[in-house]
Amino acid sequence: MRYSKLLIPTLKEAPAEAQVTSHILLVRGGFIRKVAAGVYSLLPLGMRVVAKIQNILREELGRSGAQEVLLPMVHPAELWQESGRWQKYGPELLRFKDRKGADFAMSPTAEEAVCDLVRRDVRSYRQLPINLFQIQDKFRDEMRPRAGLMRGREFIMKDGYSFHATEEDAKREYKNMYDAYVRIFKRCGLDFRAVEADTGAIGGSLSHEFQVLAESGEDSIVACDKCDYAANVEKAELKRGSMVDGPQSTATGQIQELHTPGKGGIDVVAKFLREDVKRFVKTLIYVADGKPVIALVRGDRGLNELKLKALLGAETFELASDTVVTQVTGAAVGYAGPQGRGVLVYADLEVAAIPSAITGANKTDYHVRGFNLLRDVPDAKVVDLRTAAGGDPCARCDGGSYRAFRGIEVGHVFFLGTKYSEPMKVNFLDAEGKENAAVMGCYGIGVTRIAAAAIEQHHDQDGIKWPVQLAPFQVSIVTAGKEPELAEAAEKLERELEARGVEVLYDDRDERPGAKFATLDLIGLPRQVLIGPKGLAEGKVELKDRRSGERELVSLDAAIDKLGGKA
RNA sequence: CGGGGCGUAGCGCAGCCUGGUAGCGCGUUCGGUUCGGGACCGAAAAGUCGGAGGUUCAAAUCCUCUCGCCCCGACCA
Repeated sequence: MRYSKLLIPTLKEAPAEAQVTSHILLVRGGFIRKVAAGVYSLLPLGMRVVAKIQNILREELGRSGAQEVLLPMVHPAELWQESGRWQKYGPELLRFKDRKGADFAMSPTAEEAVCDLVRRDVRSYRQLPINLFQIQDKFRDEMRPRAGLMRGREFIMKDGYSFHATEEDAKREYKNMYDAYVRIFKRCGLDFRAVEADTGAIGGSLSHEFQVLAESGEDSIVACDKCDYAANVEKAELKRGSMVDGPQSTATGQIQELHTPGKGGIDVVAKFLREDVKRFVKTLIYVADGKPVIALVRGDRGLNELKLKALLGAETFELASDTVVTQVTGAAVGYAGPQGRGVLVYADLEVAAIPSAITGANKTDYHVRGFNLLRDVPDAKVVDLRTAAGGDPCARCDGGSYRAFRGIEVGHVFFLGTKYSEPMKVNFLDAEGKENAAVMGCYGIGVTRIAAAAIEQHHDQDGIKWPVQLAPFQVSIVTAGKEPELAEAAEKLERELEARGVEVLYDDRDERPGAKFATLDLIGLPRQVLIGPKGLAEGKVELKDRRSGERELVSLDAAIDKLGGKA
């Protein structure tokens, strides 16, 4: 393929709106262009990368026995009303009316649609199990799309759904998909971890996320350095034992007020008072089913909202608004304390272990020193509330401890049970002639997000360093000079490699060599062939590996063999 | 949705405070020179200054409203 025939609008400067590496490089390299917030067009190079990912998905899923279908993107409201999600899903579900005024939604996920498909035609356990997947544009009206393809509103997703006669069989398939996902992400050249995860709004009881390790990731995960336990921090367990029965301190001093004008927030106050944040008690106010609740964690810790939510058994659960906080504490935000508020108080185990803590005074511009949980809030419920962090002992083994990572979620597998099949009446007759709801699993992969994640892991100052399997072309050819022999050699190489099934991009632009080198490094093709007059005089061309930077001089025929052999 | 920031040529930005001829770099077009790591010289095309309203003799600039975009948080998965 000739460079001059493709639309590859590269940019020297990064667009102002892009902050994240993958976003900048995708735009600069001419892979994508923005159309609206979180909505992008894929240009030829971007489309090629996506096609590579899709091919890997199709091959591996096919190998695992899943069948490809294509469900509609536009779903009638009735389907979502049937599952109850028309009410539950919230504004992230883009809704609209057709000309007759009937309600529809753009599909953010397709449990309803696939259930509707399967229930019509699957009647017997003899037709099960069945595993259907599709690769399709999805739309989620995110409050805050960001970082290009990492978190768009419209994005390409592979979503799969399996139906089973028994729970055992669904779990068998879960494992089957899990294994397929491992193969897929390996083939994509990604450094990833499968982690235990919360099941969130989709529901169900068993779930793993596939997280690509990258600093720019939105998720926090912990992984044991000794055993293979790894989990999203939302889900990560803390080791039972030490803290549960741990030290409950007795008070060592009286409460005394501290004047901390304009110093809201733990870090600011800690700095102001020159005290360790570990001696602080963080007071968080939540609203659970309409009633305020106070949650306490140590100053340096995060609250695991899922733990508290589960503990309360609350339907709705959210961080209180500033107005509610002010109401509850009688002070400005930043000065909340747990004392004497007549509100249910849940304290983390670690909070009970601090003999003399610093916390908010429930009085604007004041904190208190000498706070002791057991003395000062005797009816507080002391429980495990905090988020796991790096350095914590592993909950699943002896002697291991957690290491913390940032991750980009590129895949997610769920065991769903009958959460959707029951309300959607996906029923079948079993061997005894009894009607049962099918047991389901669902499996997602963010196709466009994989492209972004791959760049986050593989780039340098000059641009992208695509893993061969995802690269839009495997080989690029550049000539340095105007001599006709150079172009002849380049064309021969192009012809020979393409005949061997290698995807080649021959940069035939009338540009200076430096400009061509720079763009090819930017778009990140893994192998470059540089044909220059000096080398060619001796019948040699230069091979450059984009990822390692290694170069070698070989004959034209050797180049053909070398690059053509591993297509 | 809360907080912060930005909308001026395809892209990156200056001009706005202190109202008066719309400017720079990159890119693009034409001509010439150059040719192994984003060349140089010369000429040129290209902008409803996000939109609406207001103040004013006069608005990119001041005021009001509005739309869009980015970042942090919350939300979501």
